Amino acid sequence: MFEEAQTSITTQIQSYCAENEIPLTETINWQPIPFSGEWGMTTSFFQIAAQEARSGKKMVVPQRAQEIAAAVAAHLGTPPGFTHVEAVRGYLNLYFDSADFSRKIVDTVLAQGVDFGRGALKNEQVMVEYSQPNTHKSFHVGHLRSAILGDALSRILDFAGYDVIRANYPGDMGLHVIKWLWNYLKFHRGEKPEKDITKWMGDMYVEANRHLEENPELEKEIREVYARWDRRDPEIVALWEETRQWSLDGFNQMYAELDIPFDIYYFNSQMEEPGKAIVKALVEREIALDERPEGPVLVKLDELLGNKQEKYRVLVILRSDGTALYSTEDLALTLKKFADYPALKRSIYVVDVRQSLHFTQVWKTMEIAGYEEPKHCHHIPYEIVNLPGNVVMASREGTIVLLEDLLREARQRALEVVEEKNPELSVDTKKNVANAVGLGALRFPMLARDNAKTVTFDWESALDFNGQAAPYIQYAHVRANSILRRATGEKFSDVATPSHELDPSEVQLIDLISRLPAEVQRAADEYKTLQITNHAYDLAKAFNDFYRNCPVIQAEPDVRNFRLCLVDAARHSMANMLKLLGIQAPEVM
RNA sequence: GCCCGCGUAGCUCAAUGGAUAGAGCGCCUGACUUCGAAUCAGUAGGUUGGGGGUUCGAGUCCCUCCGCGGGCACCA
Repeated sequence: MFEEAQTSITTQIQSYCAENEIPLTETINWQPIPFSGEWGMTTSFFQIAAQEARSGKKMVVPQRAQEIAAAVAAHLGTPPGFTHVEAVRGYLNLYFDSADFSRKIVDTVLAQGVDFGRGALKNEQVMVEYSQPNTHKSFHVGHLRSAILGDALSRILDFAGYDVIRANYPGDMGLHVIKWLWNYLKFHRGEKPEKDITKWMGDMYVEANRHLEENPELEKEIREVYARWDRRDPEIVALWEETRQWSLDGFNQMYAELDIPFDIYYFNSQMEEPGKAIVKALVEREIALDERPEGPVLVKLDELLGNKQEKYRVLVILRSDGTALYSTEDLALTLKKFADYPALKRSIYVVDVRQSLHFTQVWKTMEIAGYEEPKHCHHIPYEIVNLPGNVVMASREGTIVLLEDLLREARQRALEVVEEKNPELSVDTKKNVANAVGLGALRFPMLARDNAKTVTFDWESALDFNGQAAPYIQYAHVRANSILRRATGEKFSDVATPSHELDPSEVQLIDLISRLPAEVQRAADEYKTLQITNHAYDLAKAFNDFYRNCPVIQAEPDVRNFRLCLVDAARHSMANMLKLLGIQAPEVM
């Protein structure tokens, strides 16, 4: 937020170094000053000193760094906008005029409101594909991570200034669907789900697998159903269309509850034929090997690339019976996205880490075939959600926690807490608060964790609203709201330069607010929601610290006015961060 | 066997190659006649899995070993 000051000082340092024959580094990197309790920016001279040392001069690097820092400090004096400058252990620290900059930041936040932190338009279209639920199966907590992560990344990219297309890619065809249809035709013909559609669909899938395990010779019948699907047998197609819709209805209900939207849906089934066409072309060009009917169609990647050591291995792109695989469909989908959106610059896949090799293989195959699209495709891998004891959630094993159950429990638990903490709220309000808190508590732990770290689900911590969790941030927001409510009708939006000496907690809070826009950009650049959860928590913590140390309503008029503005700025900051996470910021709780 | 990821306080996790590795939970001790105690203050807890290396500086980068998880020809 203080680019001008940084640029100006940077220029001065560079010219000073040039005049005194001190070698320059390419850029001067500014950071906040740690441990100071004050507010400023810092840079170090170790690199420059090390460069001198390498050029032959004899010196002790840290000592020389301190010499340069001191010389630069003396040269700079105290530039406008700063209160003092110091050279410490090789670092040059410049302290801002706190009052001046406080005013500037608070002013900016109040002027921008809900848009505070929004990045400049990048004129770059980005597609984020996430969720990819399988129809004819249950939707469990493991599936939730992709949905929540993809949703939050979409919000962050949008806020950072990108034009985001949200895509879903349900698995509506494949071996699992065929098994389901077979089981339905054989044992449940004519039945319809009454309620809990997704659970019912999942139970039917588990049953299908059980029948197959008990009688492996039934595999033949499965192949038969697949063949009927492949020649588009009307009965199979009609049944598939109807039952598929049951699943999709169930998913839509959950997406609505979770406030997770999509702009476009792609389906496995739509990619079968275009995928097969690509396979055919790959065979004709001798990139793929057609071993049918004895074997499948495959691409020997390492052989094609001349790799001595196995790296890309072999990718099977069509079954020996000619039916499509996930890989067949992904070949087509890669192209389809760019065909649908000609302005698309990046295509992002939020898919779990176990599929890393798969995407590498698909895109490498397409690169060999000369396609440009894979260069703009990025897999954002995330680790899966396990149950305690490192138990993988698997529909077939029945080792799952259903999303429906989790949603219900979280809301119920949140409602109990609201009843206890704030019994005088209206029934409707309590319900809304329980919803905001319950859902927020589910989202936060999935986002407040590096993508590469496994999430272990257990009921106790999932329903724990204490500590580093969404309710902590929501509560800080409620407190800010509460103060502002007491000042309704007062005009406090004109930020004056604070006349009082700022409390360290005020400096800290303002500092964190000022960093918000940069955090958004970094989260977008690195595809890391963790940046946002960390910063949101730090903001809330700083606000609580401020809340304890700095009276607002009872302060003298000037101080009161500034602090009311600061509270409002903090409220906006916290609300904006929560919004990026898809977590509601209630007025009361 | 080959490839990828992870290993930080008792537990769950943070930490642009920078100054003193931080939070939460749990334990113990305190704070509501004071803007909302879903809060806050304090105590205790670390050879960042082991060993080398690069660097002025390594939890972070490189090598190696150990442990855990995952992926490797017709599941998605």
